[in-house]
Amino acid sequence: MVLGVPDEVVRRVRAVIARIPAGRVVTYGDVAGLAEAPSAQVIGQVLSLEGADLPWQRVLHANGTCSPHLRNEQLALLQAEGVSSVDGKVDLRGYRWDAAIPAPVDESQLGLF
DNA sequence: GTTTTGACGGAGA
DNA sequence: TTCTCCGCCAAAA
Repeated sequence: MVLGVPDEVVRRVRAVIARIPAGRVVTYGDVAGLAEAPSAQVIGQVLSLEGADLPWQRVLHANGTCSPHLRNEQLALLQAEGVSSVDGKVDLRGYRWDAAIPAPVDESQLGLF
């Protein structure tokens, strides 16, 4: 294994990320929780080493921002998917994806809270 | 075996 | 609300 986490966990992480629908985003912490990873940092390592073939652009920080070196690509790809980003920050309130929701949710429901 | 670094998160100022 | 500092897990030097 390339990482310190079991292959199964890495596989699960990849599966979770691959499952993120276009136009939605998740945080590293969310992926870590869904994939049962030890921490959110390992997600970054997984993406760095074996995330080339994954929609890594849909994974961002808990505060809605992204890392400096990826900022350009991230924003460009997300914008192409319909995710509005303001000043390098994505509105998690409206674009955060829940694994329990298989189908897209009406945007009108997102603003209820 | 210890220190540094990284695609992070959360609390505090 | 934004910026900073500390804690976290694992890899590389």
